[in-house]
Amino acid sequence: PDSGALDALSQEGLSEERIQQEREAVGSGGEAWEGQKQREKGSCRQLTGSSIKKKKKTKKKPAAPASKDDNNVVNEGEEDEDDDDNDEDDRSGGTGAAGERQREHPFIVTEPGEVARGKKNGLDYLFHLYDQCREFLLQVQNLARERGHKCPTKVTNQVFRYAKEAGASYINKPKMRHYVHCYALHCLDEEASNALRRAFKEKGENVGAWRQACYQPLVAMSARHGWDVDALFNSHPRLAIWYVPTKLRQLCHLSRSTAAAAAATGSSAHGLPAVPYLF
Amino acid sequence: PDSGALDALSQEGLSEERIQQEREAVGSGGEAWEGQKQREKGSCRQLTGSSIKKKKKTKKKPAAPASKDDNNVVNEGEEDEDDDDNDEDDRSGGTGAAGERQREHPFIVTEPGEVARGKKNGLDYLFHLYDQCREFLLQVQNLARERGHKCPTKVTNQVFRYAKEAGASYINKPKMRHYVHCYALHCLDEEASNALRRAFKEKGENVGAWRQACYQPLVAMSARHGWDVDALFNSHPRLAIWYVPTKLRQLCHLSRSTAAAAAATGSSAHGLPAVPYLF
DNA sequence: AGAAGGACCAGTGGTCCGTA
DNA sequence: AGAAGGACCAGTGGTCCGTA
Repeated sequence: PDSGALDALSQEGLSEERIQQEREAVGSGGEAWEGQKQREKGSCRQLTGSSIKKKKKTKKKPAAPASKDDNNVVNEGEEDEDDDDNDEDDRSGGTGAAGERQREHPFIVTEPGEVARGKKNGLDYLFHLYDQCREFLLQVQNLARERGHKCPTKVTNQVFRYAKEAGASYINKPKMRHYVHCYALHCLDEEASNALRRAFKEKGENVGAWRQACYQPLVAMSARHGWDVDALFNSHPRLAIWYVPTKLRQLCHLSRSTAAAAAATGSSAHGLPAVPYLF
Repeated sequence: PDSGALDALSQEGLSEERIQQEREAVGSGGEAWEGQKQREKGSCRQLTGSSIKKKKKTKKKPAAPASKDDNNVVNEGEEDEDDDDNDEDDRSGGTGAAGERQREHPFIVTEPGEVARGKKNGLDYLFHLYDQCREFLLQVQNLARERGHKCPTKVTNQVFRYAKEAGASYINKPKMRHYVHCYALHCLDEEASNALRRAFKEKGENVGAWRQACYQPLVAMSARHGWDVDALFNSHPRLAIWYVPTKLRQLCHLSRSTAAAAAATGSSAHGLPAVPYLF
């Protein structure tokens, strides 16, 4: 009694046509983000036509001798110069002509609203990437629901793959995972996040140092959530779609243990857990 | 600023001692379930001492010539006959002496409360296995929280591994996944589930036929949840820890499409979605 | 034949480390 | 040196199919 319609349905096999559909469903990526945050000039189009804004070509250095990685480079021959800006050199990512640079510019510590100069990207752009991933997740979720597939609640490999297929080649898993906790602070306490950015910029610290410094305020916040980082992440809708980074989870756990030990010894003189030597 | 305590913590390396702890943390399994459901005579002990009730030995057939599978057989030499029952032959699972039978008795369709006779297991026992898995999950969750690891919300491979380490060798993933939707019906509409069991027993149907028949009422229920099976599963706490089976998800999806098509054609004469030919 | 479950497999979460 | 990300790897979800 299980055959017929049911079995046919089990073999839905739409692997390839599906990818093409998806490819057409999403709009342009980081390229569109020229430093002017909040403009939202159409990044991440919703499930409509096939008008993907393709990257413009630039004339950067021809780079290393044609290596094995060259097949990573996007080189579809689409040209449209209808855009509002021709300043190639200080754009966020910048994909070049045939077989050229693929890496994004490194991040530098910028103040809120500040546009990074030179071949650098600023932190507003970094956080924008997280919002873009969220858009991609929403689209993946919509497709999954339409098709009766299981529906991801987090930014999974599938979402990163989808982003890449949609042309957002500047989004990748290692990068996004690396800075999740920085984005978390930005979501959960924008004031504190902004202050930290200003302080680290002023001190001339590099991105790595700023990134490290983002842990501490989050551990303190988790303490106020009973050291439950998962609950903390879930308390913010844009953050809840990201996996809690292992290191942050460990720090919160260690902080809890330490606070408990201190409380047992009676050595805690303050109201809030004081484990500053961890940082 | 990231070294010291933090790095030490990254290397927690407690892989082996951990397994031993876990092994001691859980009580006996299906063996304890002799047909008398609801007695709860101590199956699944909580995180206390090391008093695991080991299986008693029986004298079954020496089975096939020592094959490659023989290393699957539980043969720890522990003997304790302090139990309340010596009826070896109609117990639920029954693990034998050194290198003997390993498979559980097959299920038969039983009425609620009915004990299976002969080398068979009844459906109350089947559902009891799901409750046992839930206990194992709860223990895995507690351990994860204590250790600051990420905490599973579903019955994962880790939980099945834990159950096996705890001596519940009669629990395995393929079996549990196979009957999840039957358990779902039992949770969500015990009356309907009981009626179905009685009907299929009376008709002399086998387990496979009963299992197939469990889909339809669930699809109907999902329709009342807007065909959202995930929501349906999540509406019941004991069910929410189980992944929605692929086939049930597909059936609900197909049912929705069919109902939508029927509605568009105006061909639906009844209030509820009628796609009986699917079954 | 009907059924239980070992064992496999494609794709995951996680992040290292060769690269620029 | 500091940083971006290809690519690897252990363990996952899912279930087939050799077994009894």
